[in-house]
Amino acid sequence: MPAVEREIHRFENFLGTQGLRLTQERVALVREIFSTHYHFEADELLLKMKQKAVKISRATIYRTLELLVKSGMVRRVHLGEDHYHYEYVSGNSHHDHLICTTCGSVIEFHDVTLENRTREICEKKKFTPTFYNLQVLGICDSCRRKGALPVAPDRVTAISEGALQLRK
Amino acid sequence: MPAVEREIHRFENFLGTQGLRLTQERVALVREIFSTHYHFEADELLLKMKQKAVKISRATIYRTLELLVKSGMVRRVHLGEDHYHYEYVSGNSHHDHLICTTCGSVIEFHDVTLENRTREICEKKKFTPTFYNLQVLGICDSCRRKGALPVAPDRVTAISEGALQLRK
DNA sequence: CTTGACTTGAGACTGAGTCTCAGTACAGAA
DNA sequence: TTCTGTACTGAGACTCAGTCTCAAGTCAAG
Repeated sequence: MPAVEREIHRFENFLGTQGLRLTQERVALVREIFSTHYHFEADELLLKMKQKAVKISRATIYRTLELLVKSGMVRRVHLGEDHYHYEYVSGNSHHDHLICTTCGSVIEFHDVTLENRTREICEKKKFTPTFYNLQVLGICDSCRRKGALPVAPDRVTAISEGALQLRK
Repeated sequence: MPAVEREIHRFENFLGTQGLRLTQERVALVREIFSTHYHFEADELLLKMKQKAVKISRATIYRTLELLVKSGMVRRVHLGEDHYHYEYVSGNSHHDHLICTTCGSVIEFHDVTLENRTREICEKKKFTPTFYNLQVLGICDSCRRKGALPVAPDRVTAISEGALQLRK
């Protein structure tokens, strides 16, 4: 799969600019992330690597994810649970999420109208935006056909999250 | 402050429908939440109560917050840190957030155009929305005047979160 | 080689949030 | 009043994602 190799290269370049090295572990993780998963969790990665009998510690996984986030190749997001999810950034295009509360599937979309309108609002409020993200919770088509009902309002809390990567 | 008393009443009604009681602790918490804070954290509440020499345990705080969320009077949100924030729901109107990455202040807004456009997108994707939320990270006017710079892109991760209140 | 900086795994640590359990409070029945 | 059942509470143990530390390993450059 040449695409994955390209990503490895991209990561290597990034590491180079930081005076860091592309190690076996890092290659293995990038390969895993970019060949299989789209949205994934740190623990999931840990498990997959264990299953493949590739020994990579939790610390290394978190460290590598941090590097990938820094490089812009991976994004850290919240998707309705109380821990982080990660998603790789294909092409680097911004996108938003429709999240099915029944099956957990995530539909991505990008909409220029929304983007422009958001920018207008920021201008009006004299706010200088650096990043925005919209999420919609609901029921996907296939779950709706199966008769899934929307979750009761009292079970839905706000879906907002500003997951800045806070550093000291 | 009559508004707070009204909220206490509202909570009492909700508790009644669930066969639950309005206790001293619950009154104290609702009073604290609705008279002082808008966005707050569980630990912050714990601290405030301790300062006021009102003994309320952490367990009770979390339990009461859960009830308040269930009742729809409080929402659980993520606002750029790795733990939950809460905000009380005034009037129950939907709103979105502009979050300053420098001073942490939160500007709220509501925009019908955004809402309608979001609905259109859902229709196109055959997605039945139950809840949506938009957040924008950036620099507020006052911080910008003080020369604050946007956080570097590699320090910003996605700000999305679907904080369903997952129950067994 | 040697040096020095980068890496790693193991495991300790942190901290928000949850759970358990024994004791308390209270409403309604007797 | 007393009794009884259920709700409620605090203390503290527990969980678990994520972070930190440290000793040992690796590698490039001199």
